Amino acid sequence: MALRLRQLQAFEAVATTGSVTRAAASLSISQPAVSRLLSSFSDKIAFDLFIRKNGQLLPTQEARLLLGEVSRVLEGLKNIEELQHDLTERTAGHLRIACLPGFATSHLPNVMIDFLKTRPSVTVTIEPDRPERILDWIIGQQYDCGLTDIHSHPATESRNFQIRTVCIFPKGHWLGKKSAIGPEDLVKEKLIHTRRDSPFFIALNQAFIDKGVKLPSWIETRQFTGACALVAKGNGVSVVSELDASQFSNHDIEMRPFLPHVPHHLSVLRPIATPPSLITLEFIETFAESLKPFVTTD
Amino acid sequence: MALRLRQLQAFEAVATTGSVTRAAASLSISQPAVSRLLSSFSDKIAFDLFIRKNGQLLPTQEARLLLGEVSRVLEGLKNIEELQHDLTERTAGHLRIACLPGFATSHLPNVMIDFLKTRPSVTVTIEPDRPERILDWIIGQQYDCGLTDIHSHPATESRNFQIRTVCIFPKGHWLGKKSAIGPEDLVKEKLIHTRRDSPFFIALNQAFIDKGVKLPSWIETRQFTGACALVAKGNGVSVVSELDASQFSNHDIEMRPFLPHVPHHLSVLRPIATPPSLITLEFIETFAESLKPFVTTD
DNA sequence: CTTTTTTATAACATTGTGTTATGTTAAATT
DNA sequence: AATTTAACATAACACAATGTTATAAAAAAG
Repeated sequence: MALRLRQLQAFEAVATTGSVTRAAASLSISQPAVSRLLSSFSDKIAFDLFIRKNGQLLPTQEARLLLGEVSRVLEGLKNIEELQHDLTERTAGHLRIACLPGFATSHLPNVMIDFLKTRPSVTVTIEPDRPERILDWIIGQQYDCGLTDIHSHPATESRNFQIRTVCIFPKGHWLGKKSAIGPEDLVKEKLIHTRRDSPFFIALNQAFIDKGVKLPSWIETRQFTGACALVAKGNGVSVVSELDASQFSNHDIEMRPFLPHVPHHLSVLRPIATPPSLITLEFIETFAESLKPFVTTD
Repeated sequence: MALRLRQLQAFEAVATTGSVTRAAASLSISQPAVSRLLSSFSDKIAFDLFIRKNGQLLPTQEARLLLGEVSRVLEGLKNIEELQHDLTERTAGHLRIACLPGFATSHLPNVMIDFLKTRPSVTVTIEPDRPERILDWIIGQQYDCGLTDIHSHPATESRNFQIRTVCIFPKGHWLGKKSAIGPEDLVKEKLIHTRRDSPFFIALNQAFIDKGVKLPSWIETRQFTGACALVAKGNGVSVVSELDASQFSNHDIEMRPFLPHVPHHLSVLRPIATPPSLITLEFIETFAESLKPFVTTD
């Protein structure tokens, strides 16, 4: 006959309340039920658990020794119930997110704050890194999801988004007079852009080539946020995702649509080898929702 | 519906074995039993526990989070079973012993070592103190048992012993020629003895008075062990319990029976207010057994 | 010594936990 | 592609655990 949970609970209740009747009340069951649980527990172990002492049930020394262990187990059980509740309410869990450095400082924090507001027990790890390493991390299942440039890999499931891009320039710049900006408008400007080997630069450069003008390269930066910061300082113009541009809208920059449209592709990746946790799925959903205002269907 | 222990066990077994069938085998129950335990557990919580992955059941991230807690609880449960077993086998528990300082350094350690050898989980507190305080401690239930001079008190249950006493003297002393020693043999000696108000001194003194000789008082010491040590240093003789004398038998002392016999009374006390733990009773029994070679039935 | 409170026991209903038999589904084999 | 096989789920049942109420016994209180 194995140890029964109920017996332990009854034992603890009697020990703490000092009476079978009160123990029954604290467990919200009838007194005979506790009486029998206790006696069956007492049968199993070979020593007495309690002695009567002026109307109180006092645990014997052996019982006191057991009590410590028993309480610890019951405490752990309560923890399980709490955790299980948190898990079903999707308020607990841990999210490990790998992302491009640009996200870590602009859009992601805003999304995260809203996401965590309704999930007080959720903890998050955000690791910014280069796109290649993010892919590696996702494949290696080091992270639950990755926010990165467009990628596709058999070991990952990706959800892709096309983000609208805009031309940004310092407040008061002559480009402000135009309602939309094209490559030919920028030939005399100093253009801040991403790395020449990045997919977005290649696509943007193609737009200039298509118009028969040369892309006026000035500064090369890894991230859109870097470009935004430089533009805000008052020098040069850039074409960046509207997502990043909007983060800087309260700074000294203005934005106009860039035509032809050169969308910025980004992906939310997750490992395909292990099933995603609900919290991960929920986060991806939340994140996708947050991108909606910036997504183009071109 | 509360968490059931069996469900947790099934959950852990499935998680560790990666299959319902193997889990059933590890729990020594049928496969359908595990199947139902798992599904009932799955019903209770609102998320999936496992997903099939090339023939293996992989825990979801939520399940992995739960698993840690669950294992800890089951581990604790195993501890309880072990402890309970140890307690029923009297190999666990805690003993608080108050004793005269003499015991703490001579006889008691030897008894204790043997006692603990077969009871690996038993812990012991030994507190040496004066007889009066030992009685107080026992009455106040600060200790499980006390080893002290003869006492009787309504709040204690005492087990009394009469210990044989012997005359001890330095090796090579002329008393060694005699096979037994009486008061009249000691009139020219320097006697080391216990306090004048101690019951043993009073009884010993009476033996001298009965023979019409004066007790040759030299040094007064609180304990027999102190007397033994002094005699071993080469000066004086003493009449001490054979128990203490035998502890010094490897030193430079010799012993002879002292006649008339003046037994040393000692008691093992325990509080009567609380029931003794089984380990306490066992210890008292063991201790009584250890005294047998030294007990007289006079 | 009675009265009251507390605990134990009895009889029974419900639920949990085990069984075997059998159906389903997915992978492996022919 | 059809068949076999292995793993799992489901069904039907037995029995033990756990709850109930009613009532007796024992302790504590007056």
